Amino acid sequence: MGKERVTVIDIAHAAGVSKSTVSLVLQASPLVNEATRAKVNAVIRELGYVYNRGAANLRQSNAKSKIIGIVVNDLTNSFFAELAVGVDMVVQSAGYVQFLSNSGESVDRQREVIASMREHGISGLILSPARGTDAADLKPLVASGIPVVNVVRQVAGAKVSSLVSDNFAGMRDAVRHLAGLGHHRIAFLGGFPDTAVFNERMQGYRDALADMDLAVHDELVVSSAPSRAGGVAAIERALMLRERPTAAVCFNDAVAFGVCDGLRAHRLDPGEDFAVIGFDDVIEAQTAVPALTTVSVDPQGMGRRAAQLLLKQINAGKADAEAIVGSVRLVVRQSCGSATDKRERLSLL
Amino acid sequence: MGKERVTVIDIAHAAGVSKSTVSLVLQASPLVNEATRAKVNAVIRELGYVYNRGAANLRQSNAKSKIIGIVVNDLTNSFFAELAVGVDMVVQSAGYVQFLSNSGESVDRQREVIASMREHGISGLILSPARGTDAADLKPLVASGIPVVNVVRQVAGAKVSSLVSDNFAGMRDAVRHLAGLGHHRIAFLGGFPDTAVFNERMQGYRDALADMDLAVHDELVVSSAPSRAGGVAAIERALMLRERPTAAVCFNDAVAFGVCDGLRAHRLDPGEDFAVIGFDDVIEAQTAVPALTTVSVDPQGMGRRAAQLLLKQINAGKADAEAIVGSVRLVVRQSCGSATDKRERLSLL
DNA sequence: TTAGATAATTGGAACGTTCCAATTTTGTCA
DNA sequence: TGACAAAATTGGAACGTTCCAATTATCTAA
Repeated sequence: MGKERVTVIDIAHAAGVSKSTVSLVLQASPLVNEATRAKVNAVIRELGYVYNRGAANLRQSNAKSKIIGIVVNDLTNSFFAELAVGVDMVVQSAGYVQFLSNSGESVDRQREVIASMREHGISGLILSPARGTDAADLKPLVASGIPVVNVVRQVAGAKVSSLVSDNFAGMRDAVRHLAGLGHHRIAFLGGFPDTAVFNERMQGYRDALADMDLAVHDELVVSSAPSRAGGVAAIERALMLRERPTAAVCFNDAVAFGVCDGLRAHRLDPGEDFAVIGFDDVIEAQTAVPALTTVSVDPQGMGRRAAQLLLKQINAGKADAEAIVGSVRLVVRQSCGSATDKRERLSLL
Repeated sequence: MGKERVTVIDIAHAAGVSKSTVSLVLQASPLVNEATRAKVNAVIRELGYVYNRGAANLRQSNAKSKIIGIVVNDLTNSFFAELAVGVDMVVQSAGYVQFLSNSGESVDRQREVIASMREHGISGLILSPARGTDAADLKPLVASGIPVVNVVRQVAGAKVSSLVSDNFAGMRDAVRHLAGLGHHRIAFLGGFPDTAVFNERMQGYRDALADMDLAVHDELVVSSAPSRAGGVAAIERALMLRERPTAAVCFNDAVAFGVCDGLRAHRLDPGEDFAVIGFDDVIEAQTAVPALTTVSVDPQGMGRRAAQLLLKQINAGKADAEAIVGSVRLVVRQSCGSATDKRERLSLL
């Protein structure tokens, strides 16, 4: 099959023009005559030419490579998959192409993939940092003038833009809602305590309890892996307490689903016998039974915003870091058995 | 900040050697003296040099670019996310880097991303084709000698390797299992009938029913989107039948979870009042309550195998298409209320 | 010593593109 | 028709690397 690569020179030859003209056509320059353009394009199609972006990049090293990198810390978590999809949407429509990698929560792997991306000449990076990422890891990137946008998690001391959700307010609203429904013993389930996100949400939890004149009971805080399995384990522990909680806010939706599973294993009906609130609003939160009350973060929207922010910085040339805190909204569904909810359900009948 | 790019020549200059020597060092050639290598490496680190893979590729156009592309049809489906993670594992350890894109089930988008990948000089492609992909879409790729491995779905007439799971046997085993437990009315829920995967599974369903001397009732086949929401809708319809089914095999795990949700909404207990079997064995299948009985496909393993197959073809140079059908295994858990299962549960107490 | 082998190093051409300055073609108007 | 402007085209240099053939430095053994 086609062993030899077809180059711009072959095209020029076949079309009876110079390589410069072909180049102009490729860039859709207005300088070239309409008839010539048509002929060149015809030859291009005929010979099956494929543009060599590597060579082009080489020449215009100052310009941008039209690749943006994105690395997430856990692709198997649908939150991040959706985030990536959101990024892809805007990146694509801006004529860029996405280079997606998964660090799997390993800083070493993260370092590797970022290095590899640099070698390929990305013009910007969207990073959901692995746990334990140090500002020094990002230093060389920003030093070489490549815009970076951190999402979901901050990296302390890194001079890059960031887009995180309002963890504090989200959790505060969730707890207030439960307290408003009359719950006194509200557990905080799931998540690793050594992360900034955990601490922000925890702060919101404590703050809301204080607000509502409820005591903070340390045994009601049960940390675990931020996964479905972690949620099962956490509720398991919480139900072994002498004084059981009657409601829980969860570190994220995955934990919340696990909690629902665990409740059922104990013959408790989530939403009826026990109120559960999640965090993230992943896509299944709406269709699960009971539909999950959760703090909506809109991962796709977050991805879109991050991409827009990055593109803005790429186009501006200068990259002055801005820290954006995305607002967040409690979506009340069935899993917390609210009055509002029952009314809604009735009205649907 | 570092405006000027550091090149191999700068390194050569600073280290007092020629650019050729620096190049040799970069390639870890045994030809270069140990002392020189050390010095050059020191300078490289000191000046913050980053390798320009584009330029390298340009020179050694015959050789491989160390990029492999992977495009999936729905990244938000965790099956594909895990597949991608599996691919990443082996691709990474072979020194390649992964270029992941999402076609979102659109052939146009798929065409775009594949074109873009070609321009970037991928040395191989793993493709989970969007619905409606035509053999002609892959033609130019294979014509230019780039190995392609199709996963999950075949593309009729395309002369590329493929790796699909044994849909027929998997579904057949699932139905046999249910029939063996005494179920007579077994529904087939979810999936779009215009796909090859659907038809293979359907064939397994019919075959097993015939095997077990059970009648095929067309109303027990309810298609829907292959998603959680689709599963809810499908069981909803199935429960409206005069003669209800007592068990269901589902197109995939997402549908199965939706079916469980739908059953609960009708106050039916999945695993007790109604048997449910999924397909795929996504990660949540184990931790869900009830744990899902399902046909295990091991998406990560499939990704790994696909990547190995692709690398083999890349290294071999020649790409003779081979079609691999991955074997598949019924994993019995709680959701089908089997006798085995109850025994297991007891033994755990 | 020195011839011969081996180990290290090196300059220049090449990869496929874009940019620049220069040239040729076409168009306009007196 | 000539003079000038505008439009279209063009050759060559450059981007950062690798490869090749050629050169120089170092070692070995008689």
